[in-house]
Amino acid sequence: MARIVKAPEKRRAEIVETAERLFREVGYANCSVETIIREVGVAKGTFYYYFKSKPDILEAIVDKTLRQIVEIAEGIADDPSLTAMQKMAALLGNSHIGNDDSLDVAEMLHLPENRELHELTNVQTVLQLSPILARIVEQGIDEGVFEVENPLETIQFLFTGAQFLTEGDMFGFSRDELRKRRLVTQAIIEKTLGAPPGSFHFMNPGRELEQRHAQGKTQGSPARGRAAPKAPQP
Amino acid sequence: MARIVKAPEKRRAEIVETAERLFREVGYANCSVETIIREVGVAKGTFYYYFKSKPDILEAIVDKTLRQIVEIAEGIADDPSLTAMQKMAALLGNSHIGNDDSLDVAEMLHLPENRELHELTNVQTVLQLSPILARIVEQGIDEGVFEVENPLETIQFLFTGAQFLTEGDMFGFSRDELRKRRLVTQAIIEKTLGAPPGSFHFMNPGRELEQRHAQGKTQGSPARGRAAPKAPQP
DNA sequence: CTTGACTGACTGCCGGTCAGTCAGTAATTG
DNA sequence: CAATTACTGACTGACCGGCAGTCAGTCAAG
Repeated sequence: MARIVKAPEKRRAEIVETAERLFREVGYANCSVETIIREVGVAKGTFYYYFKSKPDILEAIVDKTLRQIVEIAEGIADDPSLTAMQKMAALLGNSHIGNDDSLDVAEMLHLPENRELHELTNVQTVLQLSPILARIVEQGIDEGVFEVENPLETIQFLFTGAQFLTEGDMFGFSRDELRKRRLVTQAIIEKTLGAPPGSFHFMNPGRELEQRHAQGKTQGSPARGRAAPKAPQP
Repeated sequence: MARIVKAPEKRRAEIVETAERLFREVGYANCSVETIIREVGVAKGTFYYYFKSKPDILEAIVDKTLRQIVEIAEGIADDPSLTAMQKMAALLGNSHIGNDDSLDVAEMLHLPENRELHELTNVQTVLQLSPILARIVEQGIDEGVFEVENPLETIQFLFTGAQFLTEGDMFGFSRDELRKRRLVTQAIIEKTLGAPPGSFHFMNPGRELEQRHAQGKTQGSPARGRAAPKAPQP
């Protein structure tokens, strides 16, 4: 094949971007290294010249995505003109009017096949965003809107619950089940952070009025996927 | 090889048990179907006679484990002689004196390689145990020790946070970081369920005294694993 | 004789390796 | 300055070992 030499950063970026697209289109496990290099137009060896393994490029993709998110988050967290609540709204609100960047987190293709991508992203999101949110919480304590003992650990817990329960499709909830869980998540966050009830309404846009009406016992879906056959298939 | 015919249930159980042991010893991904059948002493075809795929047997293992846990949990939940708090202690307490069965959940080998096993187990544990815990919470509400709006969804959130944050080694926390997070988890649960502070002390045995001293800002570990190389390896 | 448990050679794919090739560039020389 | 050489780091692709999954066929038991 024609031998085309490019600047290493270009090549690397090329491969990462293609891989990211393909992973989201067909899933991580369903996308072989072969597929990636065919699409980029390089040899197998080139891939392994830039990445030490297939999981390695997955990590690179997650890192890249998270670097963008963390940057945005830090910009908001460091803004001295905003109150803690305003910062929370900016970071956790679903309504990013002009700024589509942070939507990427939620917008990841919800292929069930993308367990690997989702899990890694979830873990890293919690780990890297929590310190930033914790600082905002501390500002909120100073401002008198929050009251918590251990901001970092508390945020980590809340973030983990929210992220794994309602993002990434791990539990296979229906749209309605998700809606309800997001509502309850909001209530728990407010209670735990000692914030006024309803103050995190931005997490569930357009639902400010029904905060207290979310009663009744919805059943969670039972085990997802096909039931394990108890007897051998004849 | 000698052809030995066994009762299907026996065979199936044999394969499941061997696979379970091997998965815990060497990890799911590192254990090929070859390894399993060699250990059991059957042919490849026999494996695929009982299970349609490798993920399928993983699901069977998780199902089996969870059936045991759910059974125990239901036994406790249905016991009319216990208060809600006693049931909570029995289910969530780490001190299972004579009964080693439920230890299995926590005792799963903490191989980092066992992501697949851990994730599936975590999800199913939350999904299947939450309804049972929710019933206990409702009993607790009647008894006046709890106060919550949406027991099921609340429990699911709390359970998810606790399970994913502190079990399964996903975040790579150190022993100390884990200890602290378990303490905070306890506090959050109490606050969220409207239970008296310290009433869930059984979650952190031997630490009843330091409930309020867990101050100071521990840093979470940064991104786990090797840093993604920004430049190619020369 | 029928059925259902069981066999194991075989297929196809995939992640990963490596010895070697080639492009671009710096150093050397006429 | 142009031509030649030496060098290095980007790049290649045939190849390897291993693995999940298939299937035509064998055998035991009722």
